[in-house]
Amino acid sequence: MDTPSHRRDVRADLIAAGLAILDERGFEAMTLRACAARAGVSHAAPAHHFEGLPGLRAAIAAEGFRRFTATILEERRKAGEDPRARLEAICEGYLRFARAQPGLFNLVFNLTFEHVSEGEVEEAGGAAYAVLAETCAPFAPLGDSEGSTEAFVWSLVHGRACLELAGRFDGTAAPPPMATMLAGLRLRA
Amino acid sequence: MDTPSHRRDVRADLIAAGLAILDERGFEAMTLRACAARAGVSHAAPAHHFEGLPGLRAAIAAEGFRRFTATILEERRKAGEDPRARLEAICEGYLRFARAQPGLFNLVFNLTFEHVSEGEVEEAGGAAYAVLAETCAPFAPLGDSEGSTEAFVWSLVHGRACLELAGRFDGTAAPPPMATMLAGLRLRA
DNA sequence: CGGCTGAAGTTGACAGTGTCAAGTTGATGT
DNA sequence: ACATCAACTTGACACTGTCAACTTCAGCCG
Repeated sequence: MDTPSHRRDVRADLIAAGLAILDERGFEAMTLRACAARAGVSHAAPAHHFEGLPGLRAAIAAEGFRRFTATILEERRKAGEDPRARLEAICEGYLRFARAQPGLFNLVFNLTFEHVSEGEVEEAGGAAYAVLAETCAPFAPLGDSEGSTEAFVWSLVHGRACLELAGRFDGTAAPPPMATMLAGLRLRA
Repeated sequence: MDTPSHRRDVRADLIAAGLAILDERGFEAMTLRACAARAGVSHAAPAHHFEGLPGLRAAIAAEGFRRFTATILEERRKAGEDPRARLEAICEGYLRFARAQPGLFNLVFNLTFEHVSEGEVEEAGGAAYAVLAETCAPFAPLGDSEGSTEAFVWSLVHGRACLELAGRFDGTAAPPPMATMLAGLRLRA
């Protein structure tokens, strides 16, 4: 017997449903009605929790960001104390997250959320960015501007992930490992 | 009086319609029916030229790649003969293309085209990649593997473009200029 | 305890979408 | 003139997002 919908967290169930559908069937299959059906509610139930499909996507993106942040924190923890090893570890974690869950990855990193309050996404994104900034802190900035190292590393690993997911590296020389591409970074004096 | 549909190139008209809609109204507004209406044909006409919506998207992506290639060739030409200036010029052209036409940019670079023959997209993509590879040829490879420089540069500029378009740099330190991020590249001996 | 209120579901409808099937039209070849 | 074929058209169907109106249940107040 299904739990009556008023006795449970429908919002959380819809987000969980969206994550499952993204993982199993990809971005285009993640529709409002598919999420509602998977969560066991009517097609109009999401309207009470989200600002339409864009709102649901934003909520899923925020959750995805949180999961991503947990992933790269764990990778960094396992890498020990060497700053370069830690930075390489979060980059590898980034790539692994993208490969394991391409649909969620695109939702988290490549969609804009116009006309929707992005507070939750921005907050989750800020937490992920803080991890990156902390991990880059031991390195000298590029061109003497603060924040440049993390922008550089993030651009590099994100581009690497997107192009790979889209199959744009197919038929070209395989990109070198992240360690090689990061080799030019110098530690602070 | 409209040109009868049998007297003109419906395929090309549909692609042009798709490009216009992407530019004016964005990715989600670019539907089969919107393209057909804009091209002045019935909603089922595209089925005779493309393998459904994915096929139309792939054809538009191929055309977008060609336009992109023309853009960066022209930027490189204008930059003169200095290898570093030329590389920076195509990276700036990349960013400008992305900012000017985000919908087309995402279609060209970030979508996969499963279940659709990608020959045209791959061919067009190969031409763009060849320009990048030529422009990187004067630089020493990273970690001694051929093809590494262009993979590095492409990852960097593509990530930079995607994160900016998605608004993920908002609230963070602005990324440094491409010239700064590419400064670590060394010319071949 | 009964009534009221509000949150949060539901059902149903509508417009837009992608795709498919069947019919139509016009050009081409014999 | 007739047959054939390519390429369009019309119409239908299932799925989609969104909206409106209704229903249900929990909580509050008198």
